[in-house]
Amino acid sequence: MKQTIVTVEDDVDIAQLVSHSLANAGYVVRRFSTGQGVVEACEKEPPSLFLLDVMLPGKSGLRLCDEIRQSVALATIPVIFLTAKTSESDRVAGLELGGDDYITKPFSPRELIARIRAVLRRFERPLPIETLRSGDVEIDTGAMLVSVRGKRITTTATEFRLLEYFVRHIGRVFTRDQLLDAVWRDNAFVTPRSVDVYVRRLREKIERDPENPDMLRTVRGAGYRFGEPA
Amino acid sequence: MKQTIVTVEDDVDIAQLVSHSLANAGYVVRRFSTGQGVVEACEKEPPSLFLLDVMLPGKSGLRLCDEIRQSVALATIPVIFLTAKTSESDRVAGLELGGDDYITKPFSPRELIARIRAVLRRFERPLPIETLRSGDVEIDTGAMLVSVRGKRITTTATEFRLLEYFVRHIGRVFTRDQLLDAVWRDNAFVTPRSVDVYVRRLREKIERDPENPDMLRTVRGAGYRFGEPA
DNA sequence: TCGAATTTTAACAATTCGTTAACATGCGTA
DNA sequence: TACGCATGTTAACGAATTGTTAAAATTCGA
Repeated sequence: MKQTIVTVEDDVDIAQLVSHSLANAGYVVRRFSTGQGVVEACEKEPPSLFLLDVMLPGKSGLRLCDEIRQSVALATIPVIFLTAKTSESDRVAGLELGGDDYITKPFSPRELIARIRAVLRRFERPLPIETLRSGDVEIDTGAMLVSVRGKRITTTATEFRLLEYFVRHIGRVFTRDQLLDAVWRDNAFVTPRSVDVYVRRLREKIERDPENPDMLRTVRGAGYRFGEPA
Repeated sequence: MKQTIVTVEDDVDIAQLVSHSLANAGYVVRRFSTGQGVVEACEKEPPSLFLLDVMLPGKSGLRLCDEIRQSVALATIPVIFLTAKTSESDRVAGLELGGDDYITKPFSPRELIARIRAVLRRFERPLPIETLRSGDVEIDTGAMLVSVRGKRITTTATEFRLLEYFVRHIGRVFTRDQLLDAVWRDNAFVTPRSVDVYVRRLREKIERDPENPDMLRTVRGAGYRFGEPA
């Protein structure tokens, strides 16, 4: 569930302040003090946002941003620049290289967080709002409501996301790990067994006979499948 | 539906910066580098706002604004001037010719967006006066009046906007961030927790039993929802 | 039919999330 | 200037959710 933010900042004090603020706001922070190797290090696990100092020893933030935009894995990730300069030419250069916002020092932690939230929000893709139906189950993704055989049932947030995922992919078998990736927002520390538990909880809510599941089937040695095989 | 902004600016860097910022803020941008043919090109599809550089080769921004005001199709569309000059006489000249605001270079993307929003808000056609009803709640958007179960209640401005938003989107779940975006005018520095507080205040005014809300429901792990879907 | 592998299940612990009251700050107006 | 109302923040508290564990049950191949 937690989003990761990569900071590249050579000034230790500022880096400290920033990473502290971000951690406080619930973000996971990865710190770099130079632009060296940032792109390579991030390509495997892309962060949600880059926070780049414009003035960096060696490779400037602007050039780093350029590199990020060249990387297939990272090109769509938002970038915010941090800078002490306020001259117009810098602003222009920053945004032209693909920055999405610009924060000038000194800034307050509060402002920093607000700007980051605003940018992240802009980039977040809302799931389409629709009514999904499959057999006995009907899901309203906008209202977060589920009905089974015409009767409204209540689900927790995670149960809902899992069920929605299944209903959006009827007939496909998913391994526990795939489900963790898709449904759990930060799957880093969650055991695959937890999926079993959630499957069980869902069955109790949607199956006629939870002991003999009809819709949410076990595929032994592989994982789970919702609905008929494709 | 996105609003269109027409920019007329000869400096390529600035035009680039501006159009990037506007696009980021969700506006559609049409760029012109001179005043030639702007009016003609816009009459078929009037934009929501003009952003004019005062100093333009050939036809000055002031003259262009004048033309805009002569055009029946465009006369009521707001105009913001962009200029490097800061002298008072220019300001006066710009506003006298029908400009609605004035931004001096250098400016930050943020400031630009904020000013544009402010002007658009001022020009926004007054919302149609209507009576919205949902269950026990009746809202008169023209008079900013709310009745619950036939009884008039008083709300503060923010409470009203929040309630109106909920009533206009019955049955939808909104996250705190979405509500901040939609209801708080300048959400830059407001904590998502504030939404909780306003929800609580609204509940005290509209629910029979504020401790067991019936209309304005919590959706744990997601946000809030007003009313039930059909 | 035995046994290993896998899944199910219930109980438990940890953590997150929402509520709420009290407080701080701002803003307009008397 | 002082007052009152509107707005926003904070922190503690309790409750619901989430994830783990281990034992029991099931499945399937040999």
